[in-house]
Amino acid sequence: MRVMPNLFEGKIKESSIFLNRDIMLPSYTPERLPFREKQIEEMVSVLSAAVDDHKPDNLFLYGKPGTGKTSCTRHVLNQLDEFVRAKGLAVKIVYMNCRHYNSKYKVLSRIVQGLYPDRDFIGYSGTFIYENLLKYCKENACRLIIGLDEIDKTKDLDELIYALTRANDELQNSSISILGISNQLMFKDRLDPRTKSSLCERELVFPPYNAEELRAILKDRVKMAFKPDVVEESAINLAAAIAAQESGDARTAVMLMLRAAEIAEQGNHSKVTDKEVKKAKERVEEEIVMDMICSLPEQQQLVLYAIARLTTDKKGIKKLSNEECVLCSGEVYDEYRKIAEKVKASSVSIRWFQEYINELEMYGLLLTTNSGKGFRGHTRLIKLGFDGEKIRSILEKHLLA
DNA sequence: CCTCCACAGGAAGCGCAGGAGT
DNA sequence: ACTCCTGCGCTTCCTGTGGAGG
Repeated sequence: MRVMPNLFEGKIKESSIFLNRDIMLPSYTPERLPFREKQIEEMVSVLSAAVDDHKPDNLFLYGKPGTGKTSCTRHVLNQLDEFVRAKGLAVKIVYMNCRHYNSKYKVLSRIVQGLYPDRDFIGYSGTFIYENLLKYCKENACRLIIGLDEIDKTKDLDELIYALTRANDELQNSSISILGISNQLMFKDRLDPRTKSSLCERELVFPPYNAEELRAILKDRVKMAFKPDVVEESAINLAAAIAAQESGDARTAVMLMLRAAEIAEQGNHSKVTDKEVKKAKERVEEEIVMDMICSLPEQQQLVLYAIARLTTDKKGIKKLSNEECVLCSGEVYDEYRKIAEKVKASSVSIRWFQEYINELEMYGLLLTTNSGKGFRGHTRLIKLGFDGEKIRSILEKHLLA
């Protein structure tokens, strides 16, 4: 009997372009953080109080996504941890993301769990957990530093901050400091004024990167992740320029380059050039649009589908004087009703249909203008924002499934 | 000029779900 | 466990608007 080859045989492929693909993934924490020297220095100067056996001020970091907040924090906290371990200092560090630990109870449990790794705190009351937090600080006379990433995701943040800052009143040779990180500057205004002033004893802004900085960051990563001379200089420049224009976000730039590299690999090209970056950008944009369409409520999908059908079937299309092809909202509503009936879905009133049109326009999926001369009465002229065939085919799969 | 058309969009209110308060 | 409240999605009703057509 012939032995079948294992299914995974031949799946280990030597990449022709990557040295280490992981370096291009969002989870990678870079060791060097260029253009953030000032922020790192500031963080170190605040936290160094702990090394000196004083309470560090609470520190609040904010800036848009991909501006290096998390990477810098991780880096600084790692360094601090390494340092205090080597010197045998009583400094404890707990870091977590509040997207997962999104309530006072969950955050406190996570902290205490980190302090007592051998014990299990599942199921105990909030008070018991809080008591244990205080007990640990008192017994170990330690400086506790709590890093809370995406702190704005915590539901009862006022109470959490209050509990943590009030703990300091009961502690003498020990303390608790908070290092909060947020993407949203505005969220501070939703807080209780007392919470705000205690959380934001010290603040640090992470501004977006400009194109020049993104270029340097990307170049650095590319050097580590790819084989030499695989990525062309101009491709790096283009990816940096696109990311700078869109968001000033290093993550976008790196993701774009990763996509471009994957496109090159699929096409068996040994080089990543402008062409791949451009293609990657298009593909990313298309994916965003398609994801958006798929996550729309069913009724809005039906409305969009009606518009896509009329557009691709060239039914009911009016040509404007400037050659633009548009649809009138009344006809779209009729078509929508017909389609809804066909797929046995309910349909909404014309008033609500208008709101759907507004919403779809807000998402950029539609473009509308008010009718002027040449149209009876007062109607809205509707046009698709993206390719009709693509929208139609994706919605057909989605709605008829 | 008046009336009609074809719609936009405001206001009020309804039914329901989920959360807060007790 | 219970009620009460609130927000959401939606319908119904209404008023406004501006060109077309007689």
